[in-house]
Amino acid sequence: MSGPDTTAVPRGRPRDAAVGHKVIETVLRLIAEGTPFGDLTMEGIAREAGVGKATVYRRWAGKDALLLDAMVAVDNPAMPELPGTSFRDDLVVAVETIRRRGLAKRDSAMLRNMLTQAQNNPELWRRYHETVIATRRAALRRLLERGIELGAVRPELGSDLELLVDFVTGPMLVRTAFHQDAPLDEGLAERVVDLILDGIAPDPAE
Amino acid sequence: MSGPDTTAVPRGRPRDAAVGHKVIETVLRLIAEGTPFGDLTMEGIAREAGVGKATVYRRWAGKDALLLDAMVAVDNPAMPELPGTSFRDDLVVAVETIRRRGLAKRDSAMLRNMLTQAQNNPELWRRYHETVIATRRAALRRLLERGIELGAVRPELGSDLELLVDFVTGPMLVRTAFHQDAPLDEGLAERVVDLILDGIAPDPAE
DNA sequence: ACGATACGAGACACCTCCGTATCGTAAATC
DNA sequence: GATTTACGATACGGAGGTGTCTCGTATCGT
Repeated sequence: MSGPDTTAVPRGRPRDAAVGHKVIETVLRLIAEGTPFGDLTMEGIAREAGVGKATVYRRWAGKDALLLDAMVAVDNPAMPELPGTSFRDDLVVAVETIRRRGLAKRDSAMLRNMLTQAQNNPELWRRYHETVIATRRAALRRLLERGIELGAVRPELGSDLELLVDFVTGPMLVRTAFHQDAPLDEGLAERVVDLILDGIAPDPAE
Repeated sequence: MSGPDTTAVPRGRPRDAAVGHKVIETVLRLIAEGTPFGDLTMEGIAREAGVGKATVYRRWAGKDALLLDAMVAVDNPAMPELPGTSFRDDLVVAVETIRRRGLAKRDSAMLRNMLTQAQNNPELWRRYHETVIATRRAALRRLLERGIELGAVRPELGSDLELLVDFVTGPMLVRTAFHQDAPLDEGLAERVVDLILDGIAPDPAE
């Protein structure tokens, strides 16, 4: 049973993939430089990318569609392979990943813009949450569940894993997203992890 | 020595203070409803406030000046009197204050917008940081220092109070600012504080 | 070669905003 | 009552964005 050939043979000059990349790259650069979403214009993007405006509209119906593709194109530094040597080591890697994302201007600027746009553009936020945030949080949930199995995390905390994820990510996220002048030095992840593991109160057994 | 009367007698019809309030109120409402800074226009604000555009310009030189005043006008739910019954109780009040700010749309929306604008409008960010953020963090630093004195916080952590503030505020801030659908129920602050105090690792003495 | 499509450039009509100015009216001082 | 300023409404030119279209040129399949 042979249906109609959906992959119709394209006629005429094919689209130059490099042009599309160039546009996306320009959008990400502008965002990383601090341009808020609201200040981005199709005209400015085309100008900045050295591309005809019609060429941009040929690929994207409008700014929202373009931003959606730009959002997906941010190469989120994925969480690397966990060493697995200990729960603490794995947690350090996870927190260190957040630190590196904070240093990547593209990633953090995109996040800030999404937070601001969230109420105004729920669909964009939904896609961002689904594509980026949910994935990151799911990885952390798995890590924490493993920690409970290993006995490295108090088991009763497993009843609210979401809170646990907030607790683990919060400190480093606040550092990166909020006061952007705060130092993000090398050993930071380890210090944060030790706080997460042991808290700030003195050892009760002491 | 009598200098010139600086409080010159005003002539003509005096300005209506209610008009200024109405404009500020409108700005805060629009921001709380999710309008990003970039989408705010002097024209739209005047229209929405039912006020002549010239009247707005009579009071503020431009959008930045207006936003500056609007920012200051957000009634930040200040940290209430600390009970002082115990360090933990005080910490719960502090974290609870962050939760209540997160529930106040004006406050959280303003924060999100400031974060996005930070790179683009450093002066506005500086003022916001100075007026709002620095004050809040200073109060927390004092609380934590008192905790060290009381022996409720391990003294060696006092070497990096800023990190400690991030650690204490991070979890609740992430919850309020990031995924705005997360539950912010009543007992949340206490649970967060217990995590902050004891960490997630099992009691080593056990 | 030829038709089809893509490309950069730019023109186009339409819209909104900016910041100022001008109305008629209102509210204060002199 | 005369003068001065504030107020809402509205008009104004200028700037810049939107989305479409038309150029001349380039690059593909046939």
